[in-house]
Amino acid sequence: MRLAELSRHSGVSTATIKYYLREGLLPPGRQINATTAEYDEEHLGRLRLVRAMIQVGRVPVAKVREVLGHVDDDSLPRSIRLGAALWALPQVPEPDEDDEYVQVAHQEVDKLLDQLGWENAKQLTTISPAYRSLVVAVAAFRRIGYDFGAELLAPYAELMYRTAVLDVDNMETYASEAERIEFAILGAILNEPVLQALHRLAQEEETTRRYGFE
Amino acid sequence: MRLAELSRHSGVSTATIKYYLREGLLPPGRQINATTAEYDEEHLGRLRLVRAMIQVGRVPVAKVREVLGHVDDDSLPRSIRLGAALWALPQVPEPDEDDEYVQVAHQEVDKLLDQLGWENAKQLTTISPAYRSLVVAVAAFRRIGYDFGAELLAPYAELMYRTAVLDVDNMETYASEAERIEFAILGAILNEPVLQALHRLAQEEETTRRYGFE
DNA sequence: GTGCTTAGATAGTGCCGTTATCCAAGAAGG
DNA sequence: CCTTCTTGGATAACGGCACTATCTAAGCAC
Repeated sequence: MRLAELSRHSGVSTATIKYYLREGLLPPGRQINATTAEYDEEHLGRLRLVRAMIQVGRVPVAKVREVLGHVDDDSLPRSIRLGAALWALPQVPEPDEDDEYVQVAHQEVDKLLDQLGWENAKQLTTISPAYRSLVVAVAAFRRIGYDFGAELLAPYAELMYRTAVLDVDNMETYASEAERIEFAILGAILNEPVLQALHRLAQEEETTRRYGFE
Repeated sequence: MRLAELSRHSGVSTATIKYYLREGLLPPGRQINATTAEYDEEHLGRLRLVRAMIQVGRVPVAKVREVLGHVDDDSLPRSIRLGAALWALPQVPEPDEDDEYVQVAHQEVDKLLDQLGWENAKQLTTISPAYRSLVVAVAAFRRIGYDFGAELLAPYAELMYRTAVLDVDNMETYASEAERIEFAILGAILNEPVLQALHRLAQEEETTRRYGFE
């Protein structure tokens, strides 16, 4: 498969593929001679992964390169390779620890984790982007006058935990060992739009059930 | 409250506040004379809302303006204002109806709605952005070789429905009408980052429970 | 009255994903 | 053989967007 064909199969312009090659997001093709290179299915798969991260996951190019570095590093333990990818997903700006709302949000989130018994997540609070995002979002709610404390969060967290169990189950059944890392990344990235859309659909269903179409 | 004070109270720079005023995201202050304008608590609240939408919700400035336009349009009935604001939110690329993956995705999503008995949502399939988002997302999965059909979607949809019930319950506890509109907007915009963060935290918890930290 | 603030207007910045242009070397087809 | 296309490589430009900076004339506060 040549560059032009790779472009046609993936729907990505040759200019952009060249850009990704330059940026190290795609490994170079097998060089046949000075003006020809051969690409294969693996390149196509990697290209789709890159696109999913950039377009759907909104992961910056530099971060994608970093993540792929971990993914390809066979010396790292599996959970680290996976975690590296998940943690690269878009982040909210660092919480301002001096802000009083942020401090209260920290307390509420910590209380939530205690209530739920999420012992592992508790150990990750200093480094996990997900934890920080949650704090920022809860603080934003408080700042505009709504209390989204541990009691209100708990039922949501319970539902999200069940969702995560489904995720991991799916990962275990639907991917061969070799594919798991890439599948997990794609799953994490593509799953969220699905969940979001289902959530909004469910909101429409429930509000019309309660209030009708008006 | 003058511009500088508004800036101090909100933590937003005067230059940025001026930018928001220019863009129509904030109503102008009460003009005292040619060089002085007075801002009040309402401006502060609106500014916080705008910031939350932009920073936490990642809503583009132009979209924020549109949403606020609906919220402030007193000539519209409440339900319309709410719906208009909510539906203005997602910017989903139109699914390409000629694409074979999109066609299969349509079938799967319709099958899902039938299985779940979401009769109201079924009636909205032609206009609902959420429905279109779901189709696009499911098609994306199929395109990379993973089947995310109605059977796999169903348990997720069930969980999201319960989430939506929580949403609407929460909204109903805020009795005042003015609060409800704002809360609903916030629910739509800020709830999702909270859910997303909880989801990711739950994934971290569950994967470490199953596989440990190594 | 000196220095700071204001609204308003306009221009510039920085980031970042992408696209465009040019080149010399080679391949493909008739 | 000759023409046309493609390649990798290098460099520059583009476009969107959320700000940020600069300037001005007018007014306020000490």
